Amino acid sequence: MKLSEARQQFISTWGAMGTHWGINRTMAQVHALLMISPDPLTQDDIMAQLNISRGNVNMNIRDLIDWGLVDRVLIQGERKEYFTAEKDIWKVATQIIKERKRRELDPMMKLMDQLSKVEGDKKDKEVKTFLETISGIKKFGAHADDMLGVLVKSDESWFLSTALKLFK
Amino acid sequence: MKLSEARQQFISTWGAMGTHWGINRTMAQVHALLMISPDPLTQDDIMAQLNISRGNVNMNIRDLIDWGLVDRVLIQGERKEYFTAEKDIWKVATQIIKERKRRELDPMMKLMDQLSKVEGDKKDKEVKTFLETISGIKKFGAHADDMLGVLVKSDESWFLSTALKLFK
DNA sequence: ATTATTTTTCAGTAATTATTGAAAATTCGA
DNA sequence: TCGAATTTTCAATAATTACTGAAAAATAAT
Repeated sequence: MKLSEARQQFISTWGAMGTHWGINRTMAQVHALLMISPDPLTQDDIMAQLNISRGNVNMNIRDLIDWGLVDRVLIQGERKEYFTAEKDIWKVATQIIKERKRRELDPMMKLMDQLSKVEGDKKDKEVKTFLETISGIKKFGAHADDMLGVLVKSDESWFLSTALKLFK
Repeated sequence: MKLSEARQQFISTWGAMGTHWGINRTMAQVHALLMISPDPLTQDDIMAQLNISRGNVNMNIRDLIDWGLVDRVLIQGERKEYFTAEKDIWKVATQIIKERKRRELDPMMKLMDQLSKVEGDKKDKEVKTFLETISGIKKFGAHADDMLGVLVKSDESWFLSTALKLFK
């Protein structure tokens, strides 16, 4: 398999994977492209390589920067902005986990706290089942929060060696 | 807050959360409804409670069954089918992890194996960066696979107590 | 075997989400 | 300060994804 073909395959699959994870296809493709690009790229490079419009590149790059997955790079004596992606997949993963926790887990847990204040007789099975579900989610969320916190703070080699020693 | 209002809130938020995770809103809502319902429901119950069509209920229920999150229940002397969801959130989570691993991680790793056979000079920086990215993903995937395997096989109390002891 | 009930399918349509491209804003060199 | 280069915005449109509802298929009671 030729490099150009392999790159296409990778970009396209990474994009499809994104859609299964609530990430838009193009954003995942831009990320994929930057991950396999040795040097930083401009918006025009990305437009050309992925065949997408300037506006599209711009918006998705901005989102990727918000997610902390892509950085602007200033190149000496160049007017244009260049972009580059973190290539260490462990860092990519922990960054995504950190963001998703902040954007999704934290607000969800806040809501669960509110919902657990629902009024009504706890002997009523409707109320009981509701409260049990909410409380299960709260407990689960608290544990997940703890574990993800440690995961994100630790570095790869420590985490994997310790965890795997334990789990094997 | 009244139970009816809290239920609505929960269903709606669980649905919105689904969309952030590549799950369609309605499927997540049906799941939410079943989780907080003490007794099994029929397709008509779900249609009524979520205001959606029969076809929609049918398709999403089927998907939920495929994911192993919902079961058909036969009720003595009833013609209609009833449906119920697993209410233990730990089991829900491990089931989802198991399925996503099978559907997404496994095929992705198979592809990485293929892509790592790309031809070309490893001194070429395009080739080099590509191969490094692929190999990073492969290593990461293998570790994730091991850990998720243990997570799924273990039961909640064992996993959480062991993991938290280690990580705190 | 006939009929009533229930489930499933799927073509058509609706709703949502993503993309374009051109205009506006910004940036920076001269 | 002006003007060219570059980035950003966003209304219009395209593409995708989800939903409906009625017809077909399946199921089971009589």
